[in-house]
Amino acid sequence: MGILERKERDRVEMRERIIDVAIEMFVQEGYEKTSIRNIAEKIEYSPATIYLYYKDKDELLYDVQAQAFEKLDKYFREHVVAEDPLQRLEQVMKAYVRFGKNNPELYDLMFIIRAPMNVVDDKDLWVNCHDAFGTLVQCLAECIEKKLIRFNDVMVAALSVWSMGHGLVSLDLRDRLKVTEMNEEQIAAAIAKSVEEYFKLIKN
Amino acid sequence: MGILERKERDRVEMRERIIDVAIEMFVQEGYEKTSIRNIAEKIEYSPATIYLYYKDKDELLYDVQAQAFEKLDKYFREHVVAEDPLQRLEQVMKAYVRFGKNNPELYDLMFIIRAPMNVVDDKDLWVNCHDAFGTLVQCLAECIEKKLIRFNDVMVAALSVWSMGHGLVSLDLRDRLKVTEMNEEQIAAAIAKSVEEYFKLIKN
DNA sequence: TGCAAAAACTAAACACTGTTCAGTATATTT
DNA sequence: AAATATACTGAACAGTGTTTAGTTTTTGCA
Repeated sequence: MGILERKERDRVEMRERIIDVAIEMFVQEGYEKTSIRNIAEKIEYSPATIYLYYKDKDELLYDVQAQAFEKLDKYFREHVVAEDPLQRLEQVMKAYVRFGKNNPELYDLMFIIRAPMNVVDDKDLWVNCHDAFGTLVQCLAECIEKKLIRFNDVMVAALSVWSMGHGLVSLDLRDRLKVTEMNEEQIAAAIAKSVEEYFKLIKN
Repeated sequence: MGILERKERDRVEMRERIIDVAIEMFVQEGYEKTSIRNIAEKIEYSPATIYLYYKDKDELLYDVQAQAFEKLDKYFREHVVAEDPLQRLEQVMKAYVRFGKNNPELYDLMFIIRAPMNVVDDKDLWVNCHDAFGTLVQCLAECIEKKLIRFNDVMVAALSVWSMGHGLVSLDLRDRLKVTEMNEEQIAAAIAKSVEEYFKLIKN
C-alpha cells in the first residue's frame, strides 16, 4: 500500500517546492512581484498546476506566512534567553522590532497585508501566530504573577505590548514617520528610545 | 485674461470631480474596487482622460488621502475640546482609535497601504498628515511642559502615543487579533482597556 | 503485455488591472 | 474660414488571479 503514501509524499513535496519559491520571491522582491505566474515559471510548471495544489493565492500565502513565522519563532528562540521574566519580556519586544526592521517583506505578509488572513475563518484561530504570541503571553503571565509590571490582565498586557511594537514597526515600514522632521537614523533612534521608555513605564 | 483662469478653474473642478468619486468608492467599497476604470465610468469619461489630470494612480490616491485627513482633522476639532492638556491628549487618542474603527477603508488609505506614500519624496514631508500630527504634538508639548506625563522628549512621546494607537487599530483592522481567543466585543473591550491602561502608565 | 481508467498537467481563455499612444473631436486664435 | 491648440477617447500593451477543456502521463487490472 506504499503507492498512496508516495503520492501523498509527492503532493507535500510539490506544495513545499511551491512555497519555498514563493517565500524566496517574497523576501527578495516583495508582495507585488510574487505572482502565481512568476512562481509557476520558477518551478517550471504552468500556472494552472499551482491550482491543483492550492485552492487560491490566499491559501498559498497563508502557508508562506507559516514559513515566515517559523523564522520569527527561531529568532525568538535565539534572542529570548534570559532567566528573569522582565528581561525576557524586553528581549521579546526588542527582537520583534528588530525582526520587522530586518525582514520588511516578511513582516508585511505576517502583520500588515490583508491577503493571507482571508483563509482564517471567523470560527477558528490564526494558528500561524500561535507560537510567537505564546512567547509573549508566557513572559507577561510570569511578569504579572510576580508583580513585576503594572498590568493585571494578561490579554490586555499582551495586546498593549504587541500594539506598541507593531505600531512602531509598521508606521516606519509604511513611511508614515515622514511627518516628523527626522531622518532615517533619528527615526531608528526614536523607535529604540520609545521601546526603552515603554519599558520604564510598565515596570513596577 | 479671464479665459486662462477659467481653464484653470475647469482643471481644478475636474480633479475635484475625480477625487470626490474616488473617495466615495473608497468609503463604500475599499481599495480593491477603486480602479481607474471604475472611477472613469462613474464620472462618464474614458480611463485615459484621468491621466490628463493625474500622473498616475498614486498621485490620485494621495489627493484622496488628503480628503480623508480632512475628515480626521474635522473629527479632532469636534472631539478634542478640553482645556486641560492631559484630558485633551486622552481625547486625541480616543478619537483616533474611534475614527479608525468607524472608517476602516479611510484608515487603510491613510496609515496602512503603501500606494499613496510613493509620491512623498524622501526630501519633502508628508503634508497630508501635518494637521493631525500637529494636534497630537501640541497636546504633548503642553503636557510635557507642565510635567503632566512621564516623557521628556516631545517626538518620542508623539511616536509612542501614535504607535500605541496605530498598533491597536491596525492589528484589529487586519484581523491579527484572531490569535487571542477573544470575540469581537471582547476585542473592542480589550482595546479600550489598553488605551485606559496606557494613560495610567504615562500620567505623572 | 495491452488497455481502460485515473491522475497530472497545460494552453488558452475570461475578466480584470494600470498605463500609453495614435488619432479624433472640440474649442480657440489668427 | 483656416490653422492651431486643447480635450478627449479607442485600442492596445503588459500584467494580474482563476477556470475550463483537452492532452499527456501514470496506474491497475485482465
